[in-house]
Amino acid sequence: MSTVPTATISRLVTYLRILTQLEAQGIKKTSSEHLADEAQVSAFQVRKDLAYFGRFGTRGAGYTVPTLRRELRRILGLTRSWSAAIVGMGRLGEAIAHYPNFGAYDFLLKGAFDIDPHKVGREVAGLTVQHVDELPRVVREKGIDIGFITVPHEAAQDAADALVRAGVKGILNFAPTVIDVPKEIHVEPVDFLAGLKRLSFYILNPQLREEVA
Amino acid sequence: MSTVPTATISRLVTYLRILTQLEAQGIKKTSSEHLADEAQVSAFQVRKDLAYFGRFGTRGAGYTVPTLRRELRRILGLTRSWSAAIVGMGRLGEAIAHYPNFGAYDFLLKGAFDIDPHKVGREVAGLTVQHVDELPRVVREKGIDIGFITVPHEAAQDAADALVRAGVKGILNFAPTVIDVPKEIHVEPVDFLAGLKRLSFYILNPQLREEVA
DNA sequence: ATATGTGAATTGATTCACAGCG
DNA sequence: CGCTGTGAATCAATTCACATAT
Repeated sequence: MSTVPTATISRLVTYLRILTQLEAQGIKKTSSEHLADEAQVSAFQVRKDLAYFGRFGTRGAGYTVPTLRRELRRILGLTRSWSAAIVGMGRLGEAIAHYPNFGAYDFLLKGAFDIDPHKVGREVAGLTVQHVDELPRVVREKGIDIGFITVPHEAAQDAADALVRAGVKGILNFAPTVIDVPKEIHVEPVDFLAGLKRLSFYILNPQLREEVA
Repeated sequence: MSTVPTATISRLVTYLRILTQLEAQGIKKTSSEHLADEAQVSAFQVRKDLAYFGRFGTRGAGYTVPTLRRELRRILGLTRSWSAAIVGMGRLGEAIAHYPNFGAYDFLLKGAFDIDPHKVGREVAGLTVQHVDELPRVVREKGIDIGFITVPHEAAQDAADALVRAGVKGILNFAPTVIDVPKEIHVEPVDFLAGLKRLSFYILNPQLREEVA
């Protein structure tokens, strides 16, 4: 268990999603082969990914949906709830803030911030937009763990600096920017422009494609 | 050049972004080391990534910013323009449709679609929302290459099927869903909920982190 | 009988060290 | 002399094959 591939974590998230659907459909049993089909990976891969964390199945029988789902939620840290704040209340920030069922995933949006005085004071998704200067206080008082960056490219590093100073533990970065943060802060990029450019490449070079992250 | 790692393509996109900034700042020369710093990778990695596609530098001197930028745009297929259509005109779809400077990247949004009759007919970002049934005609008439899926999870596979039937060549999938498409169609996932869950894992297991995709 | 769990083999990606060129 | 370009070496991830458990 000393080192787990990043790709494994991404796939665990996918398996969890599939198990959640299966559970909602009332299906009780599954197998590495079924999960592999749904996740578009090999059954070997599913078993190896799970093996990094333990043994969750029954030989000859497969996996019990609720059990495996519970284990994956525990592994991914989704049995507790996480508090988040969003920096950048333009259209993208608003869309993210309104994302339905945030709470259903145990992510609680507890703060919305911007530097633009015209945006400060507005109501968005039940939150009053505050100035970024308030970030350290709000992060402390509300116990915010995660920051979302939804500002334009030029402002992304400043937003990251502000979030790090305020004390968040991780950042979900929607800006098309490689941000520089202390190594103990984890950053997950969510960069749709980059995805669009990769798409351009792969449409023109279909033969050079193996697998998608 | 027979096979190029997916991660290389992602990094080329990053290098291009950095070069674009350098060019905007009027900087004419750079080096693998400088690019590596900005992109948070090693200089070896930069040179190896470029080597998959040719030789773009001058030994002893480094790279010429405008030249390397032009070459990367060519490699990634960004010297032509791409036409896109978006399926799902909820908040996320609207936010994406309004994304500033879409055109600046030579991506042209030429159609907006939904199945909800209440949304059909509305104006969004200069486009009239059309029913998904119109997709095949519009894709054909407007020469649309790329489809964006911004519908909820439950509708994602149907949206993908509609886009594939209409004849798009690639899909940018914002839904939290592994969609099933013919293998010649490339799909790029842009899944922020998955990013959020990975973040949860890495905040709880900081020791298990190596690199971020 | 059947499907998991896992060491070994293979494949792929990154790092290295230095040859090659300006 | 400096920095790129690249084969060789290392390191990591995936695939395989089968022993193992029910």
